[in-house]
Amino acid sequence: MSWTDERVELLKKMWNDGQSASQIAKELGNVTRNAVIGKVHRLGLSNRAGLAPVAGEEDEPEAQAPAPAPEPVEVPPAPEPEIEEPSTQSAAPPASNRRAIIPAGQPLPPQPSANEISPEALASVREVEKSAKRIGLMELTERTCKWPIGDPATEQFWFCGLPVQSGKPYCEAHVGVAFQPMSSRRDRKR
DNA sequence: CCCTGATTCGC
DNA sequence: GCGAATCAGG
Repeated sequence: MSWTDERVELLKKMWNDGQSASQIAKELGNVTRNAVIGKVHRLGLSNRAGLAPVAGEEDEPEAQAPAPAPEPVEVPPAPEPEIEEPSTQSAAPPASNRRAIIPAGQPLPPQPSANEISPEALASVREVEKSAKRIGLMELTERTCKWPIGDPATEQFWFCGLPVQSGKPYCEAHVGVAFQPMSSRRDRKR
């Protein structure tokens, strides 16, 4: 496969869009992420959106800014003080925002943070359960999904065991369903 | 262990 | 120009 115009175009688009090299490679097909990165460099767009020129030094306080950015768009702060809820059943928000560099002038592009319990999510869980590694308690590590499958009281019980995403306890699919937004407050049925 | 991009260098 | 191997980090 060669770098046709279309493929390069898609590459540029996705790269500037903040997609990772591996994702781009997957999308393009027949290329590895290395190929993508290599191409990115050759194209000279290593930098994700023409970010401010790296002054060689890393984040210097720089009291004097001779050539200040025309429009220092401040990223909308998300002052979210850690509010520990004493006794409430609410999933702890991962609060992991993608640190994507956004060209000045644009607010926040794609923010798939919206959690929504969709049938897809549940279906996804079913899928994952089918491909789960079915590891035992002893096999659990920091990087294995700890999502329990089955009934602990029966022999049909194991853990997902698929690779977790980041520092989360579950794999991607399970993280999705683990942090469901609290559905409407359900009255304590008693 | 999973992932990310950056760089090198034989092709 | 290409990209696998490697490096350097999270």
